[in-house]
Amino acid sequence: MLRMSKLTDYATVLLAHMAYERHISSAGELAEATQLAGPTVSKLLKTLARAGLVDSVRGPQGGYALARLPEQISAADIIDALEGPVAITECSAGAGQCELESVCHVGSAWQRINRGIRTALGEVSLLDLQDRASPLPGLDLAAEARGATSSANRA
Amino acid sequence: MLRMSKLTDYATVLLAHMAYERHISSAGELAEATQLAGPTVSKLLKTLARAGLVDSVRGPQGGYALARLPEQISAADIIDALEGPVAITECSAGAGQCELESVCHVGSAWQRINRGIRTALGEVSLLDLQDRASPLPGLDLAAEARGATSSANRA
DNA sequence: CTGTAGAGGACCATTTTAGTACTATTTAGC
DNA sequence: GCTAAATAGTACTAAAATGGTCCTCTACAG
Repeated sequence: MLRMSKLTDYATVLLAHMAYERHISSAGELAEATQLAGPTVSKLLKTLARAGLVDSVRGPQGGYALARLPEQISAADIIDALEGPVAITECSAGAGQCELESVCHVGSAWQRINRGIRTALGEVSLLDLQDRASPLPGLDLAAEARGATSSANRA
Repeated sequence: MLRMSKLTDYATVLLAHMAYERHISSAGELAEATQLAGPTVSKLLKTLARAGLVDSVRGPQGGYALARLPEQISAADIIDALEGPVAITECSAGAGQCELESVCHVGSAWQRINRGIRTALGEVSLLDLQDRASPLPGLDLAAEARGATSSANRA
């Protein structure tokens, strides 16, 4: 578990396809190409357009195309567009929203883990996702999560 | 989003408390101490016991205690116990479960990201979660996610 | 034996997610 | 202008996951 929603997954498939075919395509064409249900594709593209990840053109010959170069769209962008900011726990979305704060010994660890994951996802571009041959860049979760100091007291 | 369930969050609170109080406590006492609802605490502890993260003793004076030292219980263990294996996409749980594989250009990237996150969570122990002063160890998501080679083609 | 405490399910209510449908708006082409 | 192709926006429904509760059974200390 700890998973993102199916729609987010579909969105990556869509975007990866759009990165592959560089030209503008209608929602219908994209649905056809990706084998996803038409209405779902429409809905996703509208959301992605609102988030600024794709540009839309209305009217006949209209359709959608990536708003930026594939390498400038990150996995974090996609997740943000569809699910809002990454937050593995409710607390980790921000401070002070947790009524258990006084008794809870968990503290800020999740928040740091969260930031780390988020940073890692920010490092992965659509280009990395799209091209199955490309070796992922070094997801440097470490840097952000490390936060303060530390290195190893691990077993 | 991309979040773990509330129950998992509660479980960390519980376990962190158990790591703090080293002695055996009944479900009721733990509920009291953590301000979580009694039945929910019971359910969680049962699940955790089944997963082997806590030991249980029945009968009067019974209760629960950590089965291992706090530093030997990882965030990944906790998530695994409550939600099953981490898998941010359905595909990433394993290969061949995706009927879109032929048309999907996304390939294995998510799987590698997933492994990275999982490894990172495996590096964080209950001790790190419990002690709010402790600086997290370096979550080396990089190593696993990098997988093959690569280092930087990032902007 | 009796009471306390966990084990294991079954169950229900709520929320979230996925998917669909409908109406309005824009615009190319005739 | 008119028409048709396409997106924009929103509302709605169905299904699934989640969170939470309850009930019965078993183990064991006193």
